[in-house]
Amino acid sequence: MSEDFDAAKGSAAEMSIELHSAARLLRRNFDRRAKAHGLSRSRWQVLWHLSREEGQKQAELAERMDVAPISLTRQLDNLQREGLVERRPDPEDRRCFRIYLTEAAQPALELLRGLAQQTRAQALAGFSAAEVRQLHGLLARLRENLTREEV
Amino acid sequence: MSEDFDAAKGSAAEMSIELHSAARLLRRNFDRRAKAHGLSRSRWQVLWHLSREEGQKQAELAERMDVAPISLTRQLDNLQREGLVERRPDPEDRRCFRIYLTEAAQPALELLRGLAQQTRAQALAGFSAAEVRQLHGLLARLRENLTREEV
DNA sequence: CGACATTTATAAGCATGCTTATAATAAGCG
DNA sequence: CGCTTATTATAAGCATGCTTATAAATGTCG
Repeated sequence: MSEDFDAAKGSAAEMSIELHSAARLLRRNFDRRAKAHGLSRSRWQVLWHLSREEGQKQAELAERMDVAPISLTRQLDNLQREGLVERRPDPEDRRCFRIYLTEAAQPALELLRGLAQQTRAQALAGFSAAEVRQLHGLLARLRENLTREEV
Repeated sequence: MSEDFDAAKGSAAEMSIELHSAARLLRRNFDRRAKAHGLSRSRWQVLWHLSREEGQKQAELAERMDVAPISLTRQLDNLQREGLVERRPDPEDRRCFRIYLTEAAQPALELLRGLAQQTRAQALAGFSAAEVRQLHGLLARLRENLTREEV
């Protein structure tokens, strides 16, 4: 374990940079495709998360998106102004809203799912299904490690 | 190949989100550690890339960092103001500057290398050396795919 | 040489995310 | 009940990165 650790020790910086580079390139690629349609990756992520479960509170949704609640607020402001989402008051807690998709969001979601598919196809070109699963699993564990609060 | 592709098709969105989440968590984790010292991850990345090769032109450095040249400009402005880097005029091309680290950058680099090591240790806790290499390799291939211009 | 294109760095303005601070409501507890 | 604390959403302001536009220097080619 300590041996393994030392073995890869030199790549502390590389790993961080590699991951960030990959994320940045992914975002750029997707945004380039989405720009023509006026929707960005960040806003699409909100819709996508909502499509998995509507009616969440903003705080819950932010938690699942690994984003600060305030960051979500502005995205929702914009999406609501464009009629893609609704904020409905919670009947039991007057502090919070429940977030729902509107009908208008469905075509946008469909479109953006297609763009995501294209970006993914390019990003993972030449990857076997096993390798995709591997990457997915490794990233999930990495996230898990970083989500835990302990320093 | 088409079979492999279909096999993982459902995770087009998940993969993108997984990767971005991981990158964001990594940045947050590092920044939390670095905040006390007044240096952020982005600025440290500039120093780190420079430490591998000084005297690059801004355009070259930006290219290697997968960042737009203009994004680097502001980082260099700040780092220069704090005396961590120098812009020296290129004797053969009056358009460009060559970027160098100053003496003052060394302790900062040393410190930040340590912080990166801590973040990495937490992020990769429980990973074997083989898994770290795997992740590294997969990310490198992903970046390679996205760097190619073809749509 | 001289007009046009390319490259290098920068400026302006936008999008996104964060920290810190506020207001309203809810919950806990004497 | 009344006071204190926690939670929910938001506001203000900063950091970072991008697209598009500009200025200066260089390269290209008639």
